[in-house]
Amino acid sequence: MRAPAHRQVDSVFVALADPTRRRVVETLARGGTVTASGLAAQLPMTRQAVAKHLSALRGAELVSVMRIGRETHYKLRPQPLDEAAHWIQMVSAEWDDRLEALRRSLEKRGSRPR
Amino acid sequence: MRAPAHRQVDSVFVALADPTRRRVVETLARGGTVTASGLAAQLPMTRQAVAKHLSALRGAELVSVMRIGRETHYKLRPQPLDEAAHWIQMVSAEWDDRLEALRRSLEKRGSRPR
DNA sequence: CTTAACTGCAACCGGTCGGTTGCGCGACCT
DNA sequence: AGGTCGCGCAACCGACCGGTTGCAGTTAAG
Repeated sequence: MRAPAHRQVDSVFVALADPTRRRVVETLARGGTVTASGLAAQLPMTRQAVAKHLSALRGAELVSVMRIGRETHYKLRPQPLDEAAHWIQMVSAEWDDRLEALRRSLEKRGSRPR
Repeated sequence: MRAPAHRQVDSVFVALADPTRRRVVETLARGGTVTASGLAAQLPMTRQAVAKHLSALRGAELVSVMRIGRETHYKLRPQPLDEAAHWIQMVSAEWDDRLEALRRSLEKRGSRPR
């Protein structure tokens, strides 16, 4: 069912690796939708540059596209974010388990009276 | 205070954007420490390539370095992972708040009779 | 002491990335 | 109708990235 999770987490992390893209995601999380031209007016770059970033976010399925007349509106689609968070949570959990096991083994050892 | 969180989250996401680096982090979460040569023996690349990746992880402060004799051991340092997870959680939370506000406004409107 | 193991540093190479410019097309407005 | 607004596509450019090779330095082992 959701076997291709690993393929997806890669594109998500790659998408989030760019500060501009993260800023767009932050904006999208607060507001509703955004167009390439509208964003470019607020950012120090060209409309096409923004369009490329939005295309990358779309590639990671982090945004959904909705064309209205001659405007293309982008909306946040936060599900892939959860997958990235899930990866981090998995790694952290394994680390914590490891620490816990170490702590228990030390405790056992310490309780053994020489 | 932890003001420089924004500067740090960038290097963390950049570090996690590479699949090899994520794989190393996963390994490090399970095991204890790792050396560049030891990792290179398990990966389809040169020792120096692995060393570069480890250096990148070190730049993101995702690993701590400990030199023992002629070997350099790398250990996971999961704190920056929490910062990345925190960023995602923040974005998701704002999105959820937005949805909740929309839901409430719709409900209010719908509950108003006539 | 000589040799082998493990490392770091620097140079180099092809490919991708972020950004720009330029063009053409559809949609909206008088 | 004609003009212009927003968009997508393609080409181009400099910079960075992932990877390699080669070399020099330090530590362990013979």
